[in-house]
Formats: sequence, structure tokens, C-alpha cells
Amino acid sequence: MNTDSQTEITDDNLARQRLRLWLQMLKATRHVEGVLRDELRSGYDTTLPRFDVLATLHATPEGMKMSELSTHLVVSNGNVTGVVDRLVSEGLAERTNMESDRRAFLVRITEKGRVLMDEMTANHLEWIDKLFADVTETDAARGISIMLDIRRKS
Amino acid sequence: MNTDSQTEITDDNLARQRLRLWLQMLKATRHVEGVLRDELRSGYDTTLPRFDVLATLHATPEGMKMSELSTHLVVSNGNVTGVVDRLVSEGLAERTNMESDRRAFLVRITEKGRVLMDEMTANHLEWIDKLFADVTETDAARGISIMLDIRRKS
DNA sequence: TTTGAAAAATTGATATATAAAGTAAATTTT
DNA sequence: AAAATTTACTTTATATATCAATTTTTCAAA
Repeated sequence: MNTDSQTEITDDNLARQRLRLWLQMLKATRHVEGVLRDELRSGYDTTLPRFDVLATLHATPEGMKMSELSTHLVVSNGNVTGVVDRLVSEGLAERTNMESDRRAFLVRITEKGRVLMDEMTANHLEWIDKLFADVTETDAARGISIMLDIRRKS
Repeated sequence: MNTDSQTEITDDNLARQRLRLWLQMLKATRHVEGVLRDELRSGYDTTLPRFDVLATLHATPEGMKMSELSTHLVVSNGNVTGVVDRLVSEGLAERTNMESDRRAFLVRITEKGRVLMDEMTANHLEWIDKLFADVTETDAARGISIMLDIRRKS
């Protein structure tokens, strides 16, 4: 048991510093999402969730299961169902039945989706590069490490 | 104009590293939000957006305008309207007309809200402290600095 | 001081999101 | 192998979110 008052104060300060980091993460994330959302809407008439799913499929041309998509994007299962529904109706993605497991679907990007994403991902990289212009390579590496540390917990 | 091929490769690597940071920020943020959401629902039968607004009001007992709330939380104006509506109907927040500007409202936490938040914020600090347990004080400071750098852009 | 533009909120339409319940298929248990 | 679980996904209900349009007020300029 920790009964040392100096240590308690130190622990409390650390906790508050961690809280500050969390609040700043939230603000920064929402800020970036806002900019990306504007670019996607004005330039491509699409939304961030659709882009996120399609970008994932673009990076994995062999396709993914619905559950793999939701795990990768850290969103709920039902959420992915709806977004993929719209992508399919727009002809940008396709659902294929899996012969190995008839409960599951293999979701894949279509040729139309691939062509679109070839262009969009290049722009996306530029948007991020501008937004993160003040972040050095060292800081980026450190930031990535911190984010991984956070996600490792519970 | 940059025509040096070595520099181009370096720039490209940096851009890709920044993109990696962004993707990890998104994942970490969603992970933490998921944990907080679960705690708030199971422990207090409330939601993350409601908590975020109420926590802001709790930290500013003199109250804030709707637009100040939305700016602070980096969400849209219409969004805040709805969340505050529910907080008011639950008796946790109140709207007051501003004599200085009849277009605006002053939103304040109620006594009932304050009592509730006194307890919730303490728990919230603990949840974050656990989730960020692997983040040292130095890393937290660096992380905060990185987040501020990002938000300063555009 | 009247006109015009900007600011503060709300509203309505649409798209996300989650949670919980439900369906169907695959696995594990007994 | 029949029963109980688990897994993969969808569906429904509800709560966020954004955007665009609208209302009301304020502010600035002619």
C-alpha cells in the first residue's frame, strides 16, 4: 500500500497529465476528422466512414470479413453492415459468400472502387501530411508508440 | 521546387509515417472511447457525449454559451443543441437567457449535475489513468505537444 | 437610420454509431 | 449425435453528428 504523501502527489500529477493528453487527443482527432470530412464532401461527395472502410478494402484487395473490418476500424459490427451496404449500392464494394463459412461474407473493393481510391488515397496522404506538417519523424514515431501503448491496455 | 530524388524519398517516408500516426491516433481514440462508453453506461446509465458536455460545464461553473461549448468540444453547433436538450430534461444542466446578447444562451450545470459530476469525474480520472498506465509523464508531455501541433494547422 | 452582413441557435434531413435482440451456421460438450 | 455455446452478421431502436436552411439579433456601414 502506498502511504507516502509525496508519492501520492506525484501519482496524482501524473494522472492529471494523462487526462490532459486524452483531452488533447480527442480535440486533435476531431479536428483532423473535420478537415478530412470537408475535403471528402467537397471533393468527392462522400463521407469519412465510407472512406475509412473503402481505404481498408483498398489496402487489402483480397478482401476481408465483416468482423475483420469492424475489428480493424474499432467500430461496432452493426455499423459496418450499414456502411458496407451503401458502398455496395454505389458499386464501390461487393459482398461474396464464403464457401468455408456460410455465416460470413468476404467484402472486396470493386474495380470502380479501386480506381476511385487510387486517386483518393493519394490526396488523403497529402491532407494528412499538411495537417501533420509540424510533426517531425521522431515525434511521429514517438506518437505511434504512445498510441500503441494506450491500446494495449484492457 | 524540390527536384532532389533523395529528398523526395525522405519526404514520402515522412508523409507515410505521419499517416501511420494518424491511423494509430484514430484507433487509440476509438478504443478509449469504447471503454469509457462501457463504464458510463454500466455505472451511470449515461453516454459519452452527455458526459463530455457535463464535464465541460462542471469545469466552468459560471457557464458557457452554446457556441463556446461546441468550439471547446470540437463538434457542430446542432450537435450541442441536442445533447444539452437532454441534459436539461434530465435536470443536470440549465439554459439561461443572456441579457447582454439575446441571441445566445448561458448553459450551466445544476446543483444536481454538480453532485453527480463530482463523483463521475473522479472515476473518469481513474479510468483514464488505468488506460494510460503505460504512458510516462515525459511521453504524456510529448504527446500533448504533438496534439497541439496538429491542431494548430489550418 | 435604414440596409446589409455577420453571428448565435435551432430545425429538419440524412448518415453514422452503439446496444440489444434475433437468425443462422459452426463448434464444443456431454 | 443431440444439446448447449459460440460465432458472424443483420436488424431495430435510439442517440449522436453533420450539413444546410432558417430565425432572431447584433453590428457595421452608408
